[in-house]
Amino acid sequence: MPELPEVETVRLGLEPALCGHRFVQVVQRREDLRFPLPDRFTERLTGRRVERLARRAKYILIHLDDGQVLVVHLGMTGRFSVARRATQEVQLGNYSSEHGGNARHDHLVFVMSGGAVITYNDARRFGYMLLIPERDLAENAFMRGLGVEPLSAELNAAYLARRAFGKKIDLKTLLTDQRIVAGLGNIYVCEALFRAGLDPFKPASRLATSGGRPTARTERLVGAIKRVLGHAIRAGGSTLRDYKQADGRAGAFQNAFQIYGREGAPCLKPSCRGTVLRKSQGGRSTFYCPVCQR
DNA sequence: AAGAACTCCTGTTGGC
DNA sequence: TGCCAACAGGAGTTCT
Repeated sequence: MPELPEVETVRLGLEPALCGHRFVQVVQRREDLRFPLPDRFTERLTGRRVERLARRAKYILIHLDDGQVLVVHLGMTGRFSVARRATQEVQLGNYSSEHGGNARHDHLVFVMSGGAVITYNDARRFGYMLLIPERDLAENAFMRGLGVEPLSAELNAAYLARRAFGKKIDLKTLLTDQRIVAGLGNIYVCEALFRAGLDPFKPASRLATSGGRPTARTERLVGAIKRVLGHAIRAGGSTLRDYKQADGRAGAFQNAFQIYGREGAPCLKPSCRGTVLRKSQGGRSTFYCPVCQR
């Protein structure tokens, strides 16, 4: 799925199409994505005006004028594409030429008062949408347990040391756990660990001293996480296979990967002679340099 | 109760 | 070319 930088890029792409505009028409092509879509979904959205778009972890939060929030998670393959209403007829007949996806996976279409036609396509349907009152957001089952935002001041070495203290799980598993740091996924954890020179397979407890205090490597890791996410957002995210920005353009950060997807290639650390390895960890690929990640 | 394994679904890729 | 297995950016649920 889109990780935090991709979700943030999608949010930014949707903003001009949605903000200040009303849902004129909502077409729902199936009952469920990963979970059933909200009851009376199209009725409840139609006529509502979008006040603002926010993001929490990998969720896009679309705040409506009736106090409800449309919460969207893109799963692995969810994507939005934005077109103008003038092209709607063409679109309805031939989406695939518009966004490169298969039209059979166009599950929702939102027609906005400002003229935008927004299509949600999701081949694997791991994505989901909720429509809940804003006041219930914090206690919602999906939001409740989320950890800190990695780009906020809440992610710092002291926090990470505290959460890692005594944990036997490996470093990479800790970082992809949304309850600890919310928004990281496989790619950016690989990248951050490489940049910080840390071994993904070592126990998470190494981020804390015996007294639960942060160490130099904890500081390094926090810095690497923030830098890699910031850089990726500025590049418009990474495009591997499914992810696209809302305007259909590819992101550019995949060109800045230093470790992800580079199995067999030489390590990019200036003085390192290592070769990038790929190992399965928790059922997904971890890319790392066994020489400089210790 | 932490941690591992399994699960949802479809598409793409690489090996033979 | 065809077929099949492995893999894909997530994460909730179930198990041990």
